[in-house]
Amino acid sequence: MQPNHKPRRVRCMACDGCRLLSDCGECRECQDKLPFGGTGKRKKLCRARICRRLYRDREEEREDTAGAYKRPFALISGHPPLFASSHAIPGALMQPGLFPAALTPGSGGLMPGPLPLASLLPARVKVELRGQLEQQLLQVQPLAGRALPAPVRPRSTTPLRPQPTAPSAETTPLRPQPTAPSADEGGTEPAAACAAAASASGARVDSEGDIAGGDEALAALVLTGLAESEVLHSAPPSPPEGGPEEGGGKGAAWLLLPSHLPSLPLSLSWSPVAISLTLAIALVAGNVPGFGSLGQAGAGQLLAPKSLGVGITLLYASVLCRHGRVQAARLWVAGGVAHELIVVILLGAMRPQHVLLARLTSIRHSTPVAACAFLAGLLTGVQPMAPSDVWRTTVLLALLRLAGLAIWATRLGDWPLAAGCWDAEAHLDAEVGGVPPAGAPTAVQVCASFAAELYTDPAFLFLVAGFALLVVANLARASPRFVARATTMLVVCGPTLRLVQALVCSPAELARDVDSLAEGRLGFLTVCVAGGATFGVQPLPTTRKLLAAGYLACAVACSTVVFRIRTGDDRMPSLELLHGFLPFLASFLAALAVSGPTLRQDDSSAPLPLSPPTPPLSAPAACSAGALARAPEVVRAMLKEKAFPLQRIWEVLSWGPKARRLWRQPRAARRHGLPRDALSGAKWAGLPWGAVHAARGPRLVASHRLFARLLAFPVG
DNA sequence: ATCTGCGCAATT
DNA sequence: AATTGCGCAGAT
Repeated sequence: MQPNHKPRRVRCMACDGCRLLSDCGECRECQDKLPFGGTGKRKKLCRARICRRLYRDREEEREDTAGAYKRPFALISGHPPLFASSHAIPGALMQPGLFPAALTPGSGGLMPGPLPLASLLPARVKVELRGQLEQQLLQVQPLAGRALPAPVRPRSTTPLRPQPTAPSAETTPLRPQPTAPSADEGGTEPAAACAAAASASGARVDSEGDIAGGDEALAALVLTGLAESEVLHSAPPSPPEGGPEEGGGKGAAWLLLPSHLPSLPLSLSWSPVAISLTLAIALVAGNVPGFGSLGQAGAGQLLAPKSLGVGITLLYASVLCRHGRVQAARLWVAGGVAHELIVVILLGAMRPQHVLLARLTSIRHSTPVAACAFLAGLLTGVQPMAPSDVWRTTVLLALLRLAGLAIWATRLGDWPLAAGCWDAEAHLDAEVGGVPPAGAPTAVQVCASFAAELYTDPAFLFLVAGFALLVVANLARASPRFVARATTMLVVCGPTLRLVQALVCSPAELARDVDSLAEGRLGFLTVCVAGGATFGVQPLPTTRKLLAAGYLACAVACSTVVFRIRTGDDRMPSLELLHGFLPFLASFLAALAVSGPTLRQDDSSAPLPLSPPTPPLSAPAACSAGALARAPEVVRAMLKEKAFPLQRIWEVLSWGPKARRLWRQPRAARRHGLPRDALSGAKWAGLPWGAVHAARGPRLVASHRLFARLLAFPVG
């Protein structure tokens, strides 16, 4: 043997394992050590303290030498399965957590054959068993090409086809264990399930023409194509019977998308921009080798993990493209209703049970997802809608969700599962400010962990509080400018806080953060896209928005690099960029490009069922003439030309004369006095809101002036 | 000088 | 394929 065959590598000293100070004393290596009464023959490091980075590097080396493709998406969602085949979780590392009877090693022996849906086990046990089962199921499915630690015993009689024998899921669901992250691998599947769900749903929408229309249908179509090519290749024999345009089996996404781009109607001319932008981002970033572990080969799997994100981005972008700010709000709601109809009800009726289970688990087992759903609900509240619309929508969504819930529960034969629909309840809760529905244990768990997340994560807390403030402001008919500036402040301060957090928190905390982020990346992505779209349509000077976005880019890049360095976890850059910043940027640019001319809130073209929102009572000018005068002619010109606005954006960025004029216009509008037409909403006269806000008006104006002065924004 | 534990060979 | 044993580099 050559002593210097290879340089001996050193530990990273930054990962969870390296940061652990003491041996666990329980693993096999520890038991062999002399201090623990062993013989000292093994001479191995405590399993809990194995360096993550060393381990990961070794994995990749092996894969490289074997000539196999890189593991598609598992690495981004979880560490290598260090302890996948044993239960050697050091007791010292077992966090007490919020799930007292979580998946302890002992419960592995209970692993049943078929799903004990109708068994007499207590609900909690059932839920746990199901969680284990699903995790294993999810582990086996996507990575079928790779050797996985858990052996697979195929089972043909049950709906669950792959049936591993050795339980390898030992983490508590909501709190990823630093040492035993193998369960994170399941995280990639929710994406698949969701994508499949969306695929089925998209097809449905398209065929039924339910929320018919160009862009939505297109987005659904794209979703369909993307999802077809993906993910549940081991998918059960009941396919979603693809949309009208079934590209033809695997890799359909590739064929579907380009072939549809040229045939788009002219009115959708902005959609290709959004589509190509988003796709390019996802594809390029996803395939750059140095971009973390996202690099993958094979067209079949190329888009799978990102299909949902792409679809969401497309949906928002296209919605915002065709319609302006107000219409976007209504369409947002319509999208929520459609989501309930399709994903919950149709999906619940169509998809095989194990897919339902997977989806359910993905919701229930990840705090961040629930939290982000909460944020999405808040975002809905931010939309400029009339209070009655908010309430009506809330009731409608609740009824729909109840129906879907009944379907799911019937098909799964288990009512406790209904608690998995907690995300929507959080959504509704955020909208109406009601109390969480009682009686659902998992809901309570999710709620508790959500609160814990709030407690431990200042940036998250800040964002939630900010969005809550925005909801209140919107429902209180505050000036759109107030909302806009508050949104800007969120956009600016959120990343800053996160950067500070990345600098001051301990690496262990950061690692936990990365884990939870990876687990809830879909929700994270949703919120980022929604936030980008919301911010993009705010009635602010384009320069301000671009500056804020630029600052966000810098802050995100910095914090990402800091995360990467301090945790030694190379998932971080790709996570943050692919699921955070780039979707934000895509939807932000799309919204920015089209939002200008529609600021006047023209009610003449209101084909949607929801009633038009009231103009803000407290600051009339901001809504009508001010906004009209402020409507950026730059953007208007862009729309007229139907060209990609890069040039215009550059012009604005470089402080051209147009931008400067645009900057001054609000002040000019104020000099010329405020028009009174904004209060003409006689249809709102009968509402208590009218009196309330008429009385509250001056104070709101004063407060938002103060706010604007603080932010050095032009005051209208 | 002593201890730890990486990397690889040997063994099961 | 997984486990065990151990030389020796590097840390203390």
